[in-house]
Amino acid sequence: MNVTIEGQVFDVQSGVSCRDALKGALSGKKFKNVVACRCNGTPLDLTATVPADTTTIEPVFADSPEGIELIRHSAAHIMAEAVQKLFPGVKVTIGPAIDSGFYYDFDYERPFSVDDLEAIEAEMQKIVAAAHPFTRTEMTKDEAVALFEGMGETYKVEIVRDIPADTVSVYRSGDFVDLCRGPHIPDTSFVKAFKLLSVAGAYWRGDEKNRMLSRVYGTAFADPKALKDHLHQIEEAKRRDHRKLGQQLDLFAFHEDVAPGMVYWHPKGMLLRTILEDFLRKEHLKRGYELVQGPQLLRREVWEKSGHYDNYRENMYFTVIDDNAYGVKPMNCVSHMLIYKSHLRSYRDLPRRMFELGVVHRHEKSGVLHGLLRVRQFTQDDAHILCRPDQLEAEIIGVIALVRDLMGLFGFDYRIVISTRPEKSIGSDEDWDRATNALIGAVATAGLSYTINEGDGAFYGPKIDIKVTDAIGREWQLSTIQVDFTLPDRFDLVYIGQDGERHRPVMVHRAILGSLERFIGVLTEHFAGAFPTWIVPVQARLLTVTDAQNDFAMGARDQLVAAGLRVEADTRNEKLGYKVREAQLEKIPYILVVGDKEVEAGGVNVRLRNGENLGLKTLAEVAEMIRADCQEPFKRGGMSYSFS
RNA sequence: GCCCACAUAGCUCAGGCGGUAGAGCACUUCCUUGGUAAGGAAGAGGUCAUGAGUUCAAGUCUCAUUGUGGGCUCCA
Repeated sequence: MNVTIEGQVFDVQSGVSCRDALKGALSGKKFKNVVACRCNGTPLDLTATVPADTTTIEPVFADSPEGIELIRHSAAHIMAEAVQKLFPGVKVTIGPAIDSGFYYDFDYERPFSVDDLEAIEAEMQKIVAAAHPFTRTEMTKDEAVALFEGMGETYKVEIVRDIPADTVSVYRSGDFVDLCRGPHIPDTSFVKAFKLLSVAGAYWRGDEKNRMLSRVYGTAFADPKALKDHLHQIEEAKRRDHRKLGQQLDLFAFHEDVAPGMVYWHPKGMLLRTILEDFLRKEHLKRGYELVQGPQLLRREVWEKSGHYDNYRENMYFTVIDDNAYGVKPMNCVSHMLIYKSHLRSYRDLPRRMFELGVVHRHEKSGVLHGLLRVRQFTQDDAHILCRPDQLEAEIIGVIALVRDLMGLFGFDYRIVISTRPEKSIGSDEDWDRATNALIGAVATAGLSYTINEGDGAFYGPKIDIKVTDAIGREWQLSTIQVDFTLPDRFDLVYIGQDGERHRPVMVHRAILGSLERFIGVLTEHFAGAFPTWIVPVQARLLTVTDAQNDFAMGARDQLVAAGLRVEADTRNEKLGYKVREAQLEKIPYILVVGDKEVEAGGVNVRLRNGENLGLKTLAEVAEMIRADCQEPFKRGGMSYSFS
């Protein structure tokens, strides 16, 4: 038969293995790099016979994304074999390849610890060196059940029973046998670079009602250099850790014994946060939002009415005041409803866009708290838009424009995910269709691409999630835009239409940065602590060479502060090198050195935080430079920055 | 919440087999006035997370509590 391989047509005899078919078609060097293949798109082992109707065979190379996944999955098998050898009686469960590596979950008499990793790794090295081939066997489910029951692998038996197909495949490599869809790499020696990274507990099937298993994480690559790069990337992420930087830069702290999961903002961090908040308020006012604020504590009855008491009680804090039960707000929407209801609204009044930097409390489980990224008290840049149905799409377009401008301002790339109606949901099909189409239409109008996440919407309406990518390629979800059909109903919100009748407004919940705490955490990691000049707490610091320049430096500082800049003077009795080092470590954008020469010339010597030296500048020039630097990011969006 | 690891000075960390606590940085004082990433000296600073237990004796061993870190399906 004629088969296309890498764009060329070859005559492949029937009954020939994929390995032999490819060997004849590829150069020796290329062939050595092949770990599996796809025949007419179906992934197969190299040992498989080329299927009769095959028209194309695509080699899967070790360094392709698919190849790396196979290597990782195979590494998981190798790890399981090593663990079985070292810890007799261990039961294996599942071990997939994941984005950054692989893991395998084990059930053993004791949990594994990081101290076990070294021994497991050494055992794996032996298996890799032995180059055991992976061999595939197909069998019926009953045969597989008997096989795994015979081995005492009860978890595997459970998995086999759950598989809908009639037959399953089993892979052997060395002494290890595992249920596996495949394909696999030809033999264990193809795992050329791997490392075990950590251990963790993990529930069987991710359900906390099930038994806790012992998970071992590792990663593997096609070659040692790629592994080294990956480990370097892990180090880089550590270097950018906002918890570490937050302490080094003295932005914020936690007092675990006083308020776990709640932030203490130190002066520098609070300054940064305040600049961000002020900017957000102004920007929202420019875009037709109104600033509002509701109370922290609301009577329990209102949470019952909103549905939070039924659906969200676990995450709420309650207290009793004068025999009345109160709930601390976990969301701002209820108050915004009440503000809407304070007047009878006309169709002419709509849309109303209510913006609140709302402080909310949510009782997150203790184990999920994580620096600023997961806290129990946080501030949302929250808004609720109440509009007529015919205004919905235009409103969403406005929100997306704001997302685009804000993400552009910080230099984040992002992608858009639209989630549609889930099985368990309320509202008419008509409402859902209209709202979902409005979301899709708005994203299309904005000229942005999106993906659809079928059935992942909230029970009360469809939503748009925006996932941003930071400077080192990690993805974060910040913004969310959700249409809500329930709350306007529950609170009986109305407006009087042109026809004189009462109508139900549509509600949109939206948060762009999400939580300010979380956003500042992400920003810190994104910029590795070197914040853009417009938002950095200290924009410039004057350093005196000796105390003879102290008066000049303090005068210069006052002048720059009066010009609206955030400037400090370091007049301590320390050597210049020492002061430079400190300012540099604090990632202050402009370091202004003042010695006798500068005093004489009436200026300062400018050093940037990247170490570059700009030489002597007048104070007016410095002020202009800093202002221009502040404006720079705003040129990308339709926004401006003011120094008031 | 659950599993593992961890909790010692403001910060980063040492403290063999149980015998009354140590460094660097930061801080205070003094000397030093030094031109772009750490000048020198002295001093002060700790109920070893909290509470029990074992022991003649606990930072060290055991248990509990609180908190922190890594995780808790990316479905063979």
